[in-house]
Amino acid sequence: MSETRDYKPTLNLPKTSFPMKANLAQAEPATLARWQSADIAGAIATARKTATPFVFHDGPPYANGSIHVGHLLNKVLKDIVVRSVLMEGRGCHYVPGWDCHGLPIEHRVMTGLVESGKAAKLDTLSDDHRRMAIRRECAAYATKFIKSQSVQMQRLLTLADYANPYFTMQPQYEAGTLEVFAALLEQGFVFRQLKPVHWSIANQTALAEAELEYEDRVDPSIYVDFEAVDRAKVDAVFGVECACTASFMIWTTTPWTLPANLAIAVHPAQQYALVEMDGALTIVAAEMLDKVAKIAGAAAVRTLATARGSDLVGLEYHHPFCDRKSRIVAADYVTMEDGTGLVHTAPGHGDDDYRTGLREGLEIYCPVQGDGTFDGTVPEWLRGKLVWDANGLVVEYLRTSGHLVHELKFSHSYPHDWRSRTPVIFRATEQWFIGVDRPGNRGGQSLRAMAMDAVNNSIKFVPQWGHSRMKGMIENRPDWCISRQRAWGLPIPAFRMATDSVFMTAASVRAVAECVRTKGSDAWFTLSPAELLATYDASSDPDAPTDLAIDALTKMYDIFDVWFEAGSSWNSVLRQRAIGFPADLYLEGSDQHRGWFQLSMLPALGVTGTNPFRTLLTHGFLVDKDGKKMSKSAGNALDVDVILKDFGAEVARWWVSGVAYDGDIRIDLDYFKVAGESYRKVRNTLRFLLSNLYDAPPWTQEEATARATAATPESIDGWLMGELAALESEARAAYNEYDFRRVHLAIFNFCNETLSSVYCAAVKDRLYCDTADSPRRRQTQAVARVAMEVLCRLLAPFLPHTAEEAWMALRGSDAPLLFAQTHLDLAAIGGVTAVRDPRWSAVMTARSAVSKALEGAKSLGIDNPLDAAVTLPDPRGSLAPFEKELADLCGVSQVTLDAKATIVTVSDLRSQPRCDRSWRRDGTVRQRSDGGMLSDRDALSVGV
RNA sequence: GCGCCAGUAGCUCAGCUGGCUAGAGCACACCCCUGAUAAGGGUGAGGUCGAUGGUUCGAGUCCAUUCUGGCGCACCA
Repeated sequence: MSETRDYKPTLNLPKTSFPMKANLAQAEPATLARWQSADIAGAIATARKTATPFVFHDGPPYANGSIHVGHLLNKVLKDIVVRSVLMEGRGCHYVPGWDCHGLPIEHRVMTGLVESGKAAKLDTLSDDHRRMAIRRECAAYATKFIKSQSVQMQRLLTLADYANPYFTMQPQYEAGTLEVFAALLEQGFVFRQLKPVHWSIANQTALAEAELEYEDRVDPSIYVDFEAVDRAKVDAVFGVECACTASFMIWTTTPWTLPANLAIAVHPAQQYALVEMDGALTIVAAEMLDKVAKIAGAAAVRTLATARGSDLVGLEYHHPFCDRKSRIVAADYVTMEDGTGLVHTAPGHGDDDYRTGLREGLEIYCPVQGDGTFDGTVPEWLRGKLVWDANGLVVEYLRTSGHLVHELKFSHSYPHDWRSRTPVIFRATEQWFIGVDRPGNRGGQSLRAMAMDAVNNSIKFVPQWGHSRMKGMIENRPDWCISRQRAWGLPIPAFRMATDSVFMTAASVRAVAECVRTKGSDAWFTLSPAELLATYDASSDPDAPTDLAIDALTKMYDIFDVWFEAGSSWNSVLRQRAIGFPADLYLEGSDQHRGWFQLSMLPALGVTGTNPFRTLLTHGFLVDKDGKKMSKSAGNALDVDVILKDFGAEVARWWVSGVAYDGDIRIDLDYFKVAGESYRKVRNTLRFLLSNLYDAPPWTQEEATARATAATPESIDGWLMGELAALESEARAAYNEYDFRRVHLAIFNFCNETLSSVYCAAVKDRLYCDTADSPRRRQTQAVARVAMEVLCRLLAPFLPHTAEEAWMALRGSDAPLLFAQTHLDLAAIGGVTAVRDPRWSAVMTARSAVSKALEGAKSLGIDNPLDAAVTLPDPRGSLAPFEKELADLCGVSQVTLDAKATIVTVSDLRSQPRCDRSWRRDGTVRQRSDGGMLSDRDALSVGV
């Protein structure tokens, strides 16, 4: 045995500065800092200044707390859109936004004020001053979280105009919102109407759900008979003849609401019984009869007849103590759990009742005033009485008049004002609404009709099922109540006149908007009506009331529902900042069908007649690995900081890019491990390509592309160029359809299979062993270079940091900005190799057959494929054109084709000499002048 | 309770208008390589397609019912 010479120094072994280990947690912040100091966002904007803009609009997250994994998903998806659009050569001015007003912040601020004892001091201030004090705290709170969330979102490597974000509390934004409102007013969509709200008597204010605390409370629970008006009609319904008139028995735990009773609701599908109970004739649900009889302690109960609830509808009854007749109505919310199956309905005192009242055309009657006392419309013995005292009075009255069937004490949980800890009541108050069924003044169409038309005809939904979901919601939605009785928000600029009527016209709102544009909505609390209306001219306002006296006006204090503000962003951001309208895309979680999507549609359609977005993309919600929803209380919530620290933003982004975002998305730290491994696979593949380019000539991109596309179709390089072109068009098509998962899989598959498993393995020998500047090696380097050019661009939307890191390793530190590049478009560049050659499928099939055969040959002792030669059957000659490349492709030393063979045969080459340099036994190996055993090719390379 | 959606190998997902022994990647097992090396390659095992019933010559694929989970709405006088 001659000792083998060490030829390693003569090889062109790979070299690169692109490290195998990404070290993302440290490297990403550095990249981010570089982007910020170099103003990458500005540079990209400049590069795309004249390009066709893609109008993409950010839905504002709420400025509260730390970002969670839901934000991560949402913001990364959006960023993938932004960057993929840029890579297509379009411009995209993406402005991040925040929703600032509203109860969650005010609630937290108030809690803080109560705890610190400052709240009591506030109560001593005048209304305007007190509200301003609260608003200042709230604004500071919102500002703080906007800042921290902005930092967190940028840490996700997202690209947006973070220097000029929008907040719903910015004066210009507020003015834009008011202008939307003015236009809706002008179109006739806005009106004022009674609606029941939770009302705190102690604080004389409406409360939101979040301001309620539920505590146990004991109330009288009473069963009351309401006597039917027409005995004959009742008899007819039940098919009997009675000697006296029956009564409808209802149950309630709020006797004080009985004066406002305007209907009794029954379930249309339930059976109701006409019964004789201790001599009295009464009607209750058949199913509830035994229970009611038992509670009432009735001795003799006899059912005379039964009828369906729907048959009772329309029957009338006398109110037991108010002078009026009302009727039986149907409602499917009537249940058979408590009570009598007949539900006392007071549209002014309950939400269900209110809906029923609206549907039945009943008055929204509320005889209770803000201080909890009855007004003059009730019987004299109740007038001026507090509702809590009225409970006992009503019970006593009914007992005396013989309408009370039974009374007991009932303990239940009841809402209380969280601040005063006093029980609240449900009371109808005047609220502002946007009507969805009112015809607009411009085209006579209602908002609902316009929205349905947009949903059915002009919006593209991704995924498709968004269409039916949105449609269902538009069909069913009630009028939009846009007023709230809070301090932290944009005031609805209405005034009360001396006559007590309300003054607010499109022109007056615009005047206030002008004021707000410069001074902010605080102006409403700091200025007088005359100052607010400084630019208002009643004489040119066709809607101005004739008796208008500006000096006599007083400000009203309702604020807008925050959804109205967010729903005006298409105006306050897209139009005011001249970004473009309508937007090409809105992208949010599927909960926003009810929220931002719909509440942007309605104002925009009402004001402009145009839907604010062309395409609607929705993603599902994150759930844990068992499919359960995430919540802090369940302890299954993932911390974004932990993900960033353990895996880095790039791995998180890579995970997002591969997720099936329609429907629920399971998330778990383990999934990031998986994503991390696949990220590393992609990274290493890039690294291999880069490492073999260290000595490539300094081709321009065009030179490299020209050279790469010149590869012969029958070469491995030619094959790869076809695959590369196919990848590029497939990925771009999928990006354009927002099918990021398809892009992700295509790229991964290309790196893992096409490159790592096939191409890199096949081409290694020539890269390492051929003479450095041999045409064959340079050809491969050109292809590797183009593959890098393509991959960096395709990966940039998913992995901006890694793609740029690779890009700079490829192009050097003076490389042009990756994010200002556009795709190569190999298919358009043309050349025979820029398209997939179908003849290659036979080659690839043969290649896997060889793999299997080699596996079998291991039992013969042929462990190393380079110790083997294979004979491939080629009856049709389909492999012949590729003969030169087959050995490299299969990783063996020799391949011969045999037209007559039927199976792959492996022969043992271990008795033949092995090249000391390339380790191949290609039949040309012999001792050379330097004493080494070398093949012809290697001898040439070494120069011996 | 109502509307929308999902339920296919351990995991993430393909399976279009119903049609050969249900596919991929990861993980796993075994093996190779040691000149991509805290890398790379090969082979293989693994599924009663949530359940039940139906339509059909034939269903993961259509229909009905049901279970589980998610989002939104409603939630009781």
